[in-house]
Order: sequence, then structure tokens, then C-alpha cells
Amino acid sequence: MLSLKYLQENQEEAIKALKIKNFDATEIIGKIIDLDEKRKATQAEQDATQAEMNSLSKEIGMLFKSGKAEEANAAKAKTGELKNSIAELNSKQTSIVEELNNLLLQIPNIPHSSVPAGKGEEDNVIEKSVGEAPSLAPDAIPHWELAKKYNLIDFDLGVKITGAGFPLYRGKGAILQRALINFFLDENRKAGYEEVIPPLVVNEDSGYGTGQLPDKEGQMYHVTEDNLYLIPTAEVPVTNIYRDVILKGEDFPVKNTAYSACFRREAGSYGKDVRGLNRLHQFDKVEIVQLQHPEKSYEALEGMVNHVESIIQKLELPYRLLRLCGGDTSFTAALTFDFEVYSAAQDKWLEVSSVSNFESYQANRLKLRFKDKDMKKPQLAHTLNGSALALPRIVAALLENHQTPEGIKVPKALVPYTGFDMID
RNA sequence: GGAGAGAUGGCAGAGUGGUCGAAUGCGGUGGUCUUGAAAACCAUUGUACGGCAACGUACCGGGGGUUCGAAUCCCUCUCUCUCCGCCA
Repeated sequence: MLSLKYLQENQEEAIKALKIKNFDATEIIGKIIDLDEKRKATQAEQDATQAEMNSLSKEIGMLFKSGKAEEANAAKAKTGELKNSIAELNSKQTSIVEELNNLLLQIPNIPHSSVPAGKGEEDNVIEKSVGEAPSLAPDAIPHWELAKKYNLIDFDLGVKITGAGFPLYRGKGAILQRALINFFLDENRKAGYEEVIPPLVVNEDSGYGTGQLPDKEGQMYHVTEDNLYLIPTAEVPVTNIYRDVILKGEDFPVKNTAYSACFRREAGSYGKDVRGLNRLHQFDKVEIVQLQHPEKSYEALEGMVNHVESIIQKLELPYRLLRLCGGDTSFTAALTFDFEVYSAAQDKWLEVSSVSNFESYQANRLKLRFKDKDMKKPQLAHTLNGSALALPRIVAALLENHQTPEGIKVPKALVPYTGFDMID
């Protein structure tokens, strides 16, 4: 969420910038600023009353100690009224703060000045397009058929065991998964990211910390018995490492990478987009997370984009880089770049990575701050994350783009990890 | 699953109803001394909100209660540890 202070100091600017995200903030920001005035006034009144109460209590203690029981009891009589008004002010304050918070949570992150206006996918800006779609044989087939042909993925068995969207990888298909995970982790480690293996299940606090709760509650699998949630991405447990943390300035940059299985209910997605590996309930992903000094977060974003790009290049896949427009940038991001890989057999672009700078939007809710020696008060850090990379669509693109009449060619960089150079 | 113990500042650890935002030790920061460092000594060292400031208010795992007054007493939840059981 945005900080109150920012909104107070930059009201006009914020309203203008949020229009890029097609969000009219005029009314809500006005309400917030009014409410905060109320909050301050009520707080001041409450503090003063409490101060009076405190000193009266102290006095009573002294009186009792010095044996003046009568005076003490007289003073006691006065406390009842104070007590009532404190309770009253307190409940008033609680509801003001609650309302204020609710409103704050409804405002999306301010988009970066370079975010283009636009309504949806079609307005995203293609930053670059690299590599050419391979000229496939006329009988080229989509990955779900390739997966069957070479016995790599058994979707039917997944349905039998669990349900749709939970594929079973086998043989070279399973090895390919493991190879990709290790390849990605190694690449990330070489780029300075510390590897972590986080829990795959998180508690409510963590869900709120990264903003999955309360708004996206329905998208996560919920273990009601223990009130825990299956993670939709490693971003959740990894970013929550830093919840309620105050870093030192010299700790930056903090760089973590994690492989995890990801679980998404994907309630409401049906149809041809869910064919094969395009959209799953359980999938594998290697994530990168960075915490940065506010002055350096955009430099870091660029570094992350370049890093992800280098991995895709090593996989020998044709890709393009998109700068998301306001309408397609997520609620919490300030600037997002998407990588899409071309699937020749499906004749469509598949999103394989999304790299975003959240600036202090996530950090504010997480209470992730840093403090330099010369700083009086802790300041919010910037958080960034990206997929490096998500497996299913990479696998789909690898199978489809590298298919030959003899079999599927494994990219050179991956061979040391798979132990074979051809799937046949 | 059963029985018990516990949760206090960056860490360790005192504090069982008022003078406690909290002793003490360690750590951190600044300084004195030193050619430099170490040691020693001195000072300082939580977060949030309000206020130009002085200062005020809140926070001793979370929530609720008793009381004029709660870190301290009561209830409840969560978590951690120990033992037993079960088990990868």
C-alpha cells in the first residue's frame, strides 16, 4: 500500500499518475486526507486524556503510600469519567484507523513515469523482439501432443491422481524439469542471488505481507484445518523473510533466488488457454527477489531484466520484451517488464517471466525498512521480483520450437543438466 | 495425540501490582588514550503517532478482562522448548 505521507504531500501528482492505471483516485485520496485529520485530532484528545489519567493514578499511589487514604479515595472518584472518555475515544479511533487502512489498500501503486497509457495487453509496448520463429515442418504439433508422443507428461494420470491442472511428468519429461530448475538456480547464483528453499505453505500474516490477502484469497489453496495457505509463488515466503525487518544501508542489495512448486486455484479460467501446460494448478518456478535502496531500484530492475534475458537466450528461444501499459501493470507494481516466448506450433506468445519494481508499495505493508548511520528514522526499502523462470511455458516453447523430424533437440546450455541432447 | 515449561529491547537475561520503556551483561555507534590497533575508560544506542520544540501517548508474543494504576493478576488464542506416544 502507498504511504499516507506520500499521498498527503503529492496529492495532485498521485491522482494524475494513477490515471495511467485507469484509476480515478480523486475521491478516495480526498477521503483519506480528511480521515487522517480526524485521526490526528482524536489521537491528540486521547493522548491528553490518557496523560491526565496517568498522572492522577500516580498521585493516588503516592497518597496511599503516605497514608492519606481519604484523599486517595476522593481522587479515585474522578477517574471514572476519564476512563469512560478514554474508552470512547479509543473505539472511535480504532474505527477511523480501520477505515483509513481499508481505503489505503484500495489504491494501486503509482506507476513509474515511463509506463505507457493503455487498457490491456494490446497496448503493451514491445521493447525488443529477438530471434526468429523457426520454420517448422508442416506437420509440427503443439506441446501437449509432443508430450504424449514422447511420453514426457501424462495429463490423464494427473487427473486420475488429483484433477485437471496437475500434470505428471515422467521419463525425460521429469528429467527436463529437474534440469531446468537446476540450470535456472545456477544461473541466478552466478548472478549473485543467494539460494533459499522456503516453506511451500504460509500463514495468514505472510499472506497479508505480500498482499495475496485479503483481495486474492480465492486464488490460493487454503488449508482450513490449520489456517495455512499453499504458496502461489515463492515470492510470498521469500519476501516475507524481510517482514518487520530494519536493514542497514550497507545490506543492499539483498538478492535471493528460490525454486518452489506454485499452487494456484485459477478459479474462473477455462477454455483453450488452459490447454496443456499453458495454465496449471501446480507448476514449478524459480523466482528472484531483490531488496534495494530507493535510489538504486531502477538500476536493479534493469539488471534483473538483462539477467532473465540472458537465460532465455541460452535456451535458444525466440522472445520479445514488453513494457506493460498502465492497464496491464498489476495493482502492486510500479513498472513491469514481461518476457514472452514465441510458440511456433500454437502460433502465439507465451508469458514466461514478469519482472517488476514495486518501489515501496510492498515494503510499506511488510514494514520492511532500512536505516543508514546518518538517518534519524528508518525509511521504506524498495522491493523487486521476477521469475527466472517459470517452467511450464518454457517447456512448452522448448518442445514446440525445437521439434525436428528426428526428435526434440535440447539446447546446448541444458545438455550438461539433462545428460541427453535429444528427446526421441 | 498426552503431560509439563516458557514467550521481556539486536542478542543473553533480571524484573510478580505504582517511582519500569524496563536492571545487568554482550553487541552497535561516537569519543578519550595510542604512531596505529587492541585493552581500558566515558558517553550514547528501540519503534510508531502527535508536536517547530520542550514533551506527550502507545508498545514487555496476539486479543480480552480485573484495578485508580498491569511486563507483573485472571481468561483466551498463537507460537517455542522438554518428556512420552506415533512416524518420514
